[in-house]
Amino acid sequence: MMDHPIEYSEHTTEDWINVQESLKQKLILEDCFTWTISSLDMSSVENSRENNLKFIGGVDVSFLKEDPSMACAALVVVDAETLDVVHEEFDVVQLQIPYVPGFLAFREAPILQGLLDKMKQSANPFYPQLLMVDGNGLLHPRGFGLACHVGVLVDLPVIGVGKNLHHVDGLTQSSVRKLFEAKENNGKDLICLVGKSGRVWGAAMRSTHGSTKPIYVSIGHRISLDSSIKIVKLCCKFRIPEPIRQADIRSRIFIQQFKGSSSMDK
DNA sequence: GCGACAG
DNA sequence: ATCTTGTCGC
Repeated sequence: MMDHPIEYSEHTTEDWINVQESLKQKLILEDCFTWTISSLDMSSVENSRENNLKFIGGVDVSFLKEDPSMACAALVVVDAETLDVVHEEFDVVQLQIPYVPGFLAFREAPILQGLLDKMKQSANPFYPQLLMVDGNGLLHPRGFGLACHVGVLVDLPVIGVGKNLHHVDGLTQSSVRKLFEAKENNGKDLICLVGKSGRVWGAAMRSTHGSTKPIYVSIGHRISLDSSIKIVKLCCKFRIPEPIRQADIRSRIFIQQFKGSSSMDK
């Protein structure tokens, strides 16, 4: 009777894989949007300004050290040109699902989807045209990380940005580091992540001048890797692109204040 | 068998 | 993810 202690998680993991494979059928790996990027299309004609990308969303989730199941999700929207925050949205909930490598979306996607839905259903004028997610997209054991998962659920163009590499297809932090140091890549700040299978999983990017530690960019949904890279570069005042950085900062502040206020009114 | 393993 | 202050440098 004690011989199958992980039976439950084996079954849910199996189910989760099926869900990932199913949602993956809807994944779009090319540019699929109507807007343009003003900073790049200098050849624009008169009427192109209203078609420019205006609002970029960023999402992140923070936790309480005292209770790691308490999570605060933040969705911030920044002006694509100035990178100023024009809108913020929060939600604090108890997460029941644990973090399992390769299955992050089952823990974080529901609360993120909720924030997007809230803005959409209220017809908020700042509803983002593009979303940046704190986590990988294609760069994932089954090619369907959090950024893909959220992208399919909310049907928005999404870019995945990881702060650490999820080792896949022979790619490791040290192999990436070696590539950056290799002289054939003399001083490049962008390296294509090609696995031993030959598949392209994303790109490692030194997003600011002084930075040694790269960020990992991959397709989430409805956008190509090339476009993803261009947009991420436009958003990097610091190592972490501004939409995600602001979501990270603000979600931490929010959950701290939530902690304080909820214990005060006891 | 052992280690690795986004957040 | 989170624990954590000051500190070294541009």
